[in-house]
Amino acid sequence: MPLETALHERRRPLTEGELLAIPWMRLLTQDERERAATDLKIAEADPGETLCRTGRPVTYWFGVIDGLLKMSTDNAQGQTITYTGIPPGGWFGEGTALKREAYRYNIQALRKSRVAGLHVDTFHWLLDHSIAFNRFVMNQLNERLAQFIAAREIDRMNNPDVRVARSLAALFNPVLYPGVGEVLRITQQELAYLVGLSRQRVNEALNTLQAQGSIAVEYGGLRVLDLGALRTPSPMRQ
DNA sequence: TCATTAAATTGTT
DNA sequence: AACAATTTAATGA
Repeated sequence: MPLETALHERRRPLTEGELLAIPWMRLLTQDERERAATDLKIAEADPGETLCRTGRPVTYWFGVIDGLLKMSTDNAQGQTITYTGIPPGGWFGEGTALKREAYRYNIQALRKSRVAGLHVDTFHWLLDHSIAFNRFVMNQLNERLAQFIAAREIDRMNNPDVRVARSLAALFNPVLYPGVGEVLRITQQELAYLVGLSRQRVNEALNTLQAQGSIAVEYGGLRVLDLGALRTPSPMRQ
């Protein structure tokens, strides 16, 4: 079932804790927060499920409560290009929501995820009423621009260890993904899909990074020990 | 709550 | 790609 449908069907309100975990919620006044909270809807997405597709009209501004999503497009040759992963705390689609255009990318769940949707009309209402919300969106756009510029650099690197490091640094971005925290819940298989390497190679890279002390590999997740080292990895031998 | 079993994830070739 | 080893989740008394 498409998420858009699922969102309409499940109108259950969010718990207090879930509301506070949403990064922009605490920036709003009581009135604004109540209005946003009433409109907000959550849905579960199963692995592989598509949440929104290129060309479909924008009805919601999406945020990840829990889980992991993948942003991608299919080019003319029919191959899929993955742009980025979206971990908990990440909100996306504000660019297209602003212009009320159609989605320019596909969003798929890499694993079972809980996703929140704010209706575009409410999104615009918040833009019209809250300066703090405007600041949040502006900051969000700016931060993502920086990330996509960094992504171009990552693409030109041939060293897999560095690629994995940089991709991880992006996922641990505290501004874009405040829900991640110290530990990123991601399997090595999921990371392999995002980075575009084999699981074996990702496994090898993770162990190298662990040996360097920038991360700790855990079962079903990764702990960041030195975000700076991930962003600018020291040159490696060979 | 604990022990057993199934499933998921990781490490290695 | 396949396999073994390890960790977690699920089940049921």
